[in-house]
Amino acid sequence: MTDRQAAPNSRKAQHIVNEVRRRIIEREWRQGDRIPDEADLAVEFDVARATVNKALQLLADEGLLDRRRRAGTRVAVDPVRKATFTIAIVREQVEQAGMAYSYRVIAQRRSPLPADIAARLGLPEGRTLVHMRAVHYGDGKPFQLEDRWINPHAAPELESADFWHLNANEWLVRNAPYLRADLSFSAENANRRDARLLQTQAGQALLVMHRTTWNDLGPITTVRVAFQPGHVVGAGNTQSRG
Amino acid sequence: MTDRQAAPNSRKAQHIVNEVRRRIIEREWRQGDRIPDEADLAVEFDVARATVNKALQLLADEGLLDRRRRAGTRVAVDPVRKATFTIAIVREQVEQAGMAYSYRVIAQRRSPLPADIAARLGLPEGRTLVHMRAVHYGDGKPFQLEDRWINPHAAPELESADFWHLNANEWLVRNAPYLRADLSFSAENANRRDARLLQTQAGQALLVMHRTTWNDLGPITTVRVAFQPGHVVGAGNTQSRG
DNA sequence: TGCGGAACTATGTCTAGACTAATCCAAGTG
DNA sequence: CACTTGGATTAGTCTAGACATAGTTCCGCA
Repeated sequence: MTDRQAAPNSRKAQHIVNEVRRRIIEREWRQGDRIPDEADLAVEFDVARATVNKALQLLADEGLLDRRRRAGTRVAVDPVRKATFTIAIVREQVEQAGMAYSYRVIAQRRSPLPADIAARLGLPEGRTLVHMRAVHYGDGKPFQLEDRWINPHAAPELESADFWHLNANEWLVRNAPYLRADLSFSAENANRRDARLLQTQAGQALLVMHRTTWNDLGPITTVRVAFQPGHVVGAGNTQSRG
Repeated sequence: MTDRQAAPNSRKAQHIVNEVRRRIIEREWRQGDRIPDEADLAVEFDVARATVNKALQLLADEGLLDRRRRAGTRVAVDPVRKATFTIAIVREQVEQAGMAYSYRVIAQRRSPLPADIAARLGLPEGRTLVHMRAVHYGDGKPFQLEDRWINPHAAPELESADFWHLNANEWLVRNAPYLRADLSFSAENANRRDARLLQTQAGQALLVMHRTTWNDLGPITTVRVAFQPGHVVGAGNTQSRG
């Protein structure tokens, strides 16, 4: 009964992860220290080496450990600060905040690519793509402003889609799986249009997100999202599975 | 000879990851479709089930697949958009840009916690912590401004008497391992002090990062980093090991 | 008809053993 | 002394088989 091994089967790897993390946090193993090799730990925890391997790989992915063949595993000197964050679908985000979601397309037309957007997409300037601007609202108040370019060549079914009535955001998520994505954040002073559409004043600092996706046929879409003033995006810990 | 299995041993799981991803991108398997179960795929790829399991778990972590016991694996309807970004150490970031790094501590002293910071840390308002402000420079130009609060109680092994004389940065290095971290981005108009220290004008939109870390003893530190105007932080794809 | 439980099935996790591959290290060579 | 070569060590990956667990489905009973 004193034996509260907690998880007799299932979850041994997680137990090892926790225990190793504890030893690092509590300085039993200090930064730069070599830790016992997989075989030793397997004996200590009474598990198969593969289980130890799984646990340590997870910690290495998190940046807590440095692993090298022959050299062994050591506690990372500069624990890399990683964070993962998930981009929620706007509607869910708004509804989760208990607000009523609505969406308005401001403009949609085919236009030649300006230079800066062309550079993002890696397409020649002047090429004609679909350009649309839309605002997402929560309880009638502007939540975010979206300025998007879509490349129909990368999404064949797109020609038939009518973004005046469909939410482009959601259509793309569901119908255009991507292979690679670029994402970045920056801050910009609201220009006149931003200010008007977000119902704020020109000059207001806005958090801006740029996102571009590609599949095997080329760039799919690039979007500039300007959030309402004061918006905060948060990222969680670097926890994968577990 | 037509057999260009590429990776005869080592890397079979990765091969499966790539192949499954390809089938999804090319719509062989569409959103919501049930895909063959692990046993079948193991036969198809001529590997052990554990190998298929590893591959599919990775894709599920990325959000491309939804897996449930008994119900099987299906292509996610709303591929979750995840991104991981790594916060580089400032010095490395600056030097990688080919600039000379320097660093100046503007102020370091003990101060009572203001309400907003106390809330971040989960400590009572008015508690005395170490407060420091510093600027990081690249080639003499301000790169980022750092406003940090440090909780010495999170480092038990340090005599509190010693602590007050320690360089705060050094202290942080010694206390790097943390259990949990919070990270967020927002945009703020530069106030007078921001503007002065970053050599820009008040009102300029600044990208601001807040970061707080905890270990088992409580909050370690919280920091507000204001980046130079125009700074962009980028996040990579959701690729784990590969 | 409705409900509880039994049977089933696909994934989750682990094991013991094998082989591979990256390195570090030391010994030998020019 | 620098360079090459071979051996030893440690992580990386895979396999075949086993059992655990969570859902689904369906059947019998009230």
